[in-house]
Parts: sequence; C-alpha cells; structure tokens
Amino acid sequence: MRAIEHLEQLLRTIVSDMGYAFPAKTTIEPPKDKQFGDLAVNVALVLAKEAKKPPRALAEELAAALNAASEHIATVEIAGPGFINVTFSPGFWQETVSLVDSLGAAYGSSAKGGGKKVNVEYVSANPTGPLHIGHGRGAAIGDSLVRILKFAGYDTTAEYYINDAGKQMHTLGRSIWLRALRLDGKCAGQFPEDCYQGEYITDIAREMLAADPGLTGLPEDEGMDACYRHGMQVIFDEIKQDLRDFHVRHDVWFSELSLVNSGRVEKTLQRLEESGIAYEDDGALWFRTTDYGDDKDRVLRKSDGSLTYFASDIAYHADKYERGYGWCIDIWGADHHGYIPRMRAAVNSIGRPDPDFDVILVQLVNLLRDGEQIAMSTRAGQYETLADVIKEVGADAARFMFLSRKSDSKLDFDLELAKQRTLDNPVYYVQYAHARVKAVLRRAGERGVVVDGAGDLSLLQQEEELDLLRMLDRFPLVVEDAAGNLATHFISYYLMDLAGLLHRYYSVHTILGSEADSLTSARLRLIRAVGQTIANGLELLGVSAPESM
RNA sequence: GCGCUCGUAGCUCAGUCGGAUAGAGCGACAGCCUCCUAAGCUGUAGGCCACAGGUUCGAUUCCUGUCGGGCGCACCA
Repeated sequence: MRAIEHLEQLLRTIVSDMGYAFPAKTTIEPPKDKQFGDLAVNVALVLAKEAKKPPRALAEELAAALNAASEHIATVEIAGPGFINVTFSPGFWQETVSLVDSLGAAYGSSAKGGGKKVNVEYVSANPTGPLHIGHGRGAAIGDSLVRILKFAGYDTTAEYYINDAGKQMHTLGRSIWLRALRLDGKCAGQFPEDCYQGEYITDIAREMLAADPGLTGLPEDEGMDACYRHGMQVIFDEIKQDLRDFHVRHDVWFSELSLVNSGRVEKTLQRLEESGIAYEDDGALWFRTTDYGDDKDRVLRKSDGSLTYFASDIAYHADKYERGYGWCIDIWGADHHGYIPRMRAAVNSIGRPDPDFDVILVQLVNLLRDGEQIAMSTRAGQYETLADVIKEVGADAARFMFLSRKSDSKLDFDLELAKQRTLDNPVYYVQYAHARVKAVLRRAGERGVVVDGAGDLSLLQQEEELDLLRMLDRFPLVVEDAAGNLATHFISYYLMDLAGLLHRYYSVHTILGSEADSLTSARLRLIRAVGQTIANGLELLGVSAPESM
C-alpha cells in the first residue's frame, strides 16, 4: 500500500515531466511471479500509443527516471512487452513494522469514506419464524460489511427492517390461535396448509395456554390478536438472541408498521401521484416503473384498497434518504433479484441517482452433512435453524465460511466440514497463525526477552521475512478494495495468504534465538505486527482471534 | 418464452474495470517433530479458463451466439 502509493506518486511526476497525462488505465500491482519484482507497472504499454514510441523504449526512459527518483527503489527492470518491474529496498519494507506498531488496532483503517453516511440494511427477516441458515449468510455479510465500511472511514449504520404490517402477521396470529384451539381440544380439524407449520408455533401456543388457560375462551379476533402480539414478541426476541449469538449487530430496528401508522406511506403515494409517477387504473394505483427501465408497471395500492410491500418499501427508502444517508445498501436473498429494477426505479423517482443505492444479492446456502444434502422444507416447517448451526459448528467457523465466498455464488455449507480442523476449513488455519504468534511472544516473555523498542529491523533480510513485510504493507489496500467492492471475501483470502506466510516462516526459521539478541527482537517485532494485522482482519470478519488454541 | 446470474485442476473455490508461464486448499503420491504450538511445513502430479466467432499489440477477463446449471417473471409476501 505504501509501496504502491509511493510508486504512483513518483510515476505521476515523471510522466507529467515528460509532457503526458497520467493514464487512468495504469495499474500498479504485485506481479503474479515474484521474479518480476515487488511491483509491476504497465504505464509504458498504456502510454505507448499517445507517445508514439515503442512500449519498451518508453519503459527504458521511465525506468531510468525512476531509478534516480527514489532512494527506496533498489532495482528497476524492463520485461516482456514493456512492463516496468520495481523492487524496493529491504529498508523500505522494514519500516512497515514500525507503522503497524504505531497504529495497532487501527492499522488498515483509512479515511477513504470521508465520513459519508451509509446505511446497510440486512437480515430484515419477517418475525414469523426462526432465522435459518440463509439468513445467517446475509447476516454475516451485512455485519462484516458494516465493520469494513466503518474501518474505511464511512459513517455506517446497521439497520433491520421489520415487516410487521402485512398479511403474514395476521397469518402468524391465526396459526398460533388454531394450534392453541387444538391443544385445548376445542377443534380437531386438519391444521390449515396456509398456516405456519413449524413446531415453534405449537410451542408458543402451549406456552400461552399455560400462562392463560382462558385464552381459547376469547372471541376469535381478540384471541388471534393476542396470539399475534405475543407470538411476534417471542419470535422476535429469539431472532435478536440468535443474532447476538452470531455476533451480528444492528443499530436501528425499523418498524414498517410505524411507517404505515404515521401516514408516511400514504403521503409518499400522494406525492408520486401528484408528480405523475403513479396513476390509477382498474381501481388500483400503479407506479410507472417502465419509465425507469422496468419491464412492466407495478401496483402500489390494490383495488381492494390494501397496500403492496412495494408501496411501503418506497416510503421506507425515501425515509432513509431523508435521514441523511447518501448511500443505501440493501442485502437481499438472490431469489429477490427480480425486485431490483423496480426498487431502483423507485429510488430514482425520489431523485436519487444509481450510485446512491446498491443491492447485494446473497445466493442460497446449500446445507450438507458429510456431502449429503440436508432437506430443507419451509413448507413442512422443517429446516436447520441458524441457532442449531451456530450451536453445532460455532459462530467463528460459520461466519468465516460465509464470508470467504463471493456473495453472488451459491454456497455449499457442510456441517461436518465446518467442524474439521484442517485446511478444508481455513478459519482454524488463520486463527492458529494468530495463536502461534501469541504463543511465541508469551514464551519470549518467559525467557525475559523484551520486545518493545528493541531490535534492529534491518536484520530482517530473509526471503520469508520480506514476504511477510510485503504482505503486511498490502493490508490497507485490501481493506480499501473490500470496501469499494463490498466484498468480504477479499479480507478472508488475504488472511489465509498472510497466515500461510507466517506458518511457513515459523517452520523455516527459529524466531526465538537462544539469547536476547537484536535479531530475535527484530523477529519478535515482525511477528507481533503479523499477529496484529491478523487480529485486525479477523475483527473485520467478526471472527475471534484466540490467544491460544 | 423473456430477464438476471453462473460455467476455471478429480472436488471446493480465488483471479476477470484487458496484461507476462492461469492460482490456492482438499483429494492422490513422496517427505518433515531431540527444536518457539504438527490445528503446521516441503515437494510431485493434475488445465483447449464450457464451446464457437468478434473487438486489438494482447482476451479466462469485453461483445455476439450456442450449450449446460441456478433463480426470477402476481392487484404474492
């Protein structure tokens, strides 16, 4: 990161001195093969056309200028069609340790977000049943993105939208009510198919009956209402507990009902109608989403007078922007992708350009045990709940599994695999690297080797040491990329790479010398910086960094 | 049928705003504990980046088409 910034600065000066604009398509990145140096630059290739010079000749000129421009640069080589390969001096890399030391838990953070207000909305499951494994994936991704965006300098709020106003809440009350009647022997008929089938419904009914045996004597609508209120309370408490157990945090719990009751939904519809974006037809109110690229117009208020979810979703998003968020990110299950065009149309219609709104689609989770698919039927009310999974494999393993994959690709989640402590399950690989660092530092303390301030970093000359230093330097860039691409797996992959280098270093070199010499101190400072960086990365994933394993 | 998305090693997956010989882990095979944590390390084998065209100095990456998997196409929630 420092390396890239430094090199880019030098190149900008040189290119501009030569009388050219710095090409936007320039890339400065670590080459795939280490033999090509620390960083490879393609600027000569990109600039060749404009300069009317062969790329290699141009590269020669740039290389000569680079060599003279910085004391940190050890060698500059031209290769292939005109790549400029730059190698920095060990001294430059060694400074990274001091940087990590001075920043500590803040190493990797930045002000890139400039304090922009961002709202990330995730999970938002209807409180009609327990969270399942798919919710868990969305929860992990949302929570981790919030951590990453905060670290990257955004003023980020984590929000949960509670759909507590619709028909399904009525269905919840009815389901519990009908279960209670059956438990009480007041009704023996077949339990309706359109009710929630899960065992948890019966549990709630049983509990309510125990608390108030007169429940089923109430008039039907009164009884159902009581069931709805209590049931939602119980289920929502469980959801909140599950999220706590999964180390997922929300700052704001936003109720749809509050939006409806305060008249903000109706007000939003009125505004749309006045501005001609909404129109009446066939007794229903329609949104002209086709004006914004959707393939058909969408209903806001049905001809029976009831509102669609779309109507309150528009009011909800308008409310978010009114609360001052310049960027709203929604995390949805991938089965909702057809909903994006109309939501984007809605956002545009309230005067917000595309970049102010993003949807992250999270693909379904395929739950396996030993490679065999576990049947999940929501209909029959049988599915593996998030709580069960956390209980079985632990929050750390589950989170790392979710966060190590692009959100947009399907995920096979094997319960047995998640418990294995092998490289198949890399959470332990990364955590073990951290624990190893801590173990060595502890042992050093026992032997009376003091780390602080001591140690001549210039003694870190081994290839494995320079590899670690280069990797440490990259961390801030990885965080920036993860934030920019809303991609948590950038962090996971980085951590696996860093952990791998640490393990290799550990096995090739003995860190703790037989006595407290300055090389030992330098090495201890290096691995301490590695441990700190791993801890910082794990924190972004919401995964613990154990002191020992 | 229309739309979105994915197709990379035997398996699970990275990489792709165009760059050098396409990477990792697992599995397979061969090795490493008198030594700071072997939950670790080293090495070998394994690829027409689904297929066919196009764009250009250069394509796994961008465009078009084909094939194959997933998902979505309600006055549902």
